[in-house]
Amino acid sequence: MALQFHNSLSRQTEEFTPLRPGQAGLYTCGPTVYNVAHIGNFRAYVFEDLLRRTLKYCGYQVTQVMNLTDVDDKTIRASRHAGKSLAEFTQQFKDAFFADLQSLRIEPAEHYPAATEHIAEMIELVGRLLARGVAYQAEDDSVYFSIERYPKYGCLVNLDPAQSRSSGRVRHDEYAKESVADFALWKAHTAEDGEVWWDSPWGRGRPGWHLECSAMSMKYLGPTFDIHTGGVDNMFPHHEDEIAQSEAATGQQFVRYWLHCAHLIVEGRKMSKSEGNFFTLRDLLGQGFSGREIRYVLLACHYRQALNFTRQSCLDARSALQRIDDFIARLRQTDSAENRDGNPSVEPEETLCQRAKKDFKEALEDDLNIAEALAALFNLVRDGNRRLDQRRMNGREASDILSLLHDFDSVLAVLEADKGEEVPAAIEQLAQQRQQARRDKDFARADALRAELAEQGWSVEDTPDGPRLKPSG
RNA sequence: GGCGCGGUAGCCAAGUGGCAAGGCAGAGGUCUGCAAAACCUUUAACACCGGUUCGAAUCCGGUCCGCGCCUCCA
Repeated sequence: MALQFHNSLSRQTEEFTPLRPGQAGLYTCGPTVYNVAHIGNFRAYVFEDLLRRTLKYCGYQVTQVMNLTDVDDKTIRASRHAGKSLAEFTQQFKDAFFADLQSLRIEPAEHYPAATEHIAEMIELVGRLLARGVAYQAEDDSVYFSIERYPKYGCLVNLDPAQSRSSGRVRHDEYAKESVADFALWKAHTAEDGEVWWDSPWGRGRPGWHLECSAMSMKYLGPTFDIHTGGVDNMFPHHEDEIAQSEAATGQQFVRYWLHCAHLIVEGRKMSKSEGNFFTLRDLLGQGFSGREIRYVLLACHYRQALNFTRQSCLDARSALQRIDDFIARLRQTDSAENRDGNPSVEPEETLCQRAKKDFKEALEDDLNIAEALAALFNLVRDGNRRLDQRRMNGREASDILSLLHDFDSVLAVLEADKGEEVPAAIEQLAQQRQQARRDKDFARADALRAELAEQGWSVEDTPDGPRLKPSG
């Protein structure tokens, strides 16, 4: 089966054929660095990570670009409020963002261009749009893109202005524009911008928000590239405007496949600060959830489906991961055992592994059908456990399954425990003392040691393979 | 009002014309100094009403319910 994606542009699932064979150019809308990103933001970044890893899994060489929006209304307003320079203010949130990406095991992109470092490219793009006659400088000195002079406007979201109703978000201070629908390419400097401005042929000012994505994506990926992603809320106006200004400037198709992920809601309601259901990744880590548990929750829901993020879903993820962890531990035990060549299974494990791998890959190729991919993984876990129970697996077979799980994990990145989940040496020692007491049939001492472990926040479980320690609570 | 998405077991969630995946929770069993865990097995579902078809969760029409967007929110 060939790799296929649901293209927002055509609203159909299409086979993915890259511009250059074997290579995939990917532009993923990144954060506006005016605060710490919330869990809804990370839903999008985890989706993009799954996309990136799937492309690589399917043999593509990926060039991913993720922008950092470090100049816009919000960053300027917030930095002035904080009494810091724009650069100093945004830096802390850039740092926080990259730390969070690491917690969620999101693979780094090839490029993280910041808007403030690409002002020249944006100015150049505005110049081309003016030269082409689709932009104009208004009385307020700002430069706007004219929707009227670009007939193709609206190809992504299919909006009929006559039928539209204002959502109340339209700003009423933009009288300078020829038409309400026109959007800013270059915003003339105002008092509220403070120290933030750059010189341009149209005077001091700063770039409009949409412009950075066009300028930077084309710089790193070329005038036409394969895939552009973002949240559904970015389809309009952001992506619509990107298409307009990019294609008007180059006369070429901008993006070939648009992929948009649905929103995340929390406990069934839209996440918002006023509802009190607003979470950052740090909040969740502080509640005792690990990065990979959160990653699993964000990953396990198909990207075009609204994700209902709940405390229960985090606990479910923990249990599901525990099931895989336990299976891996059993396989390692078998792999390291002496029966490397003994006890062959009745049927060759090739069948088991081959089927799992085929199901897993085909699921991902089908527009990132993660639910099917995880089903393939869990079927392997169940079938493998059954064989282990029946003593129908030798070390070589266990080793093959471990390799396959490792292969799956190049896409999922949830199978290895986080560092914080490791057991401290002192706790390990107590558990071993208890194990010795059990061997000596000194159960009173064993129970006392168990109580002591509990006091230190660890529970101990006696499995056929020896004691297992888990943080309690 | 316009554009779009969705309603599958207690919960989450695949499947889009032919015996309804998977995860969590529940139940039974195995194992076990005790406890717990783990593993195996297993219960249970297609919003409603019509239509097309040999056959519909899947296609078509309608109804009800929920959600998103409609100018700078992933």
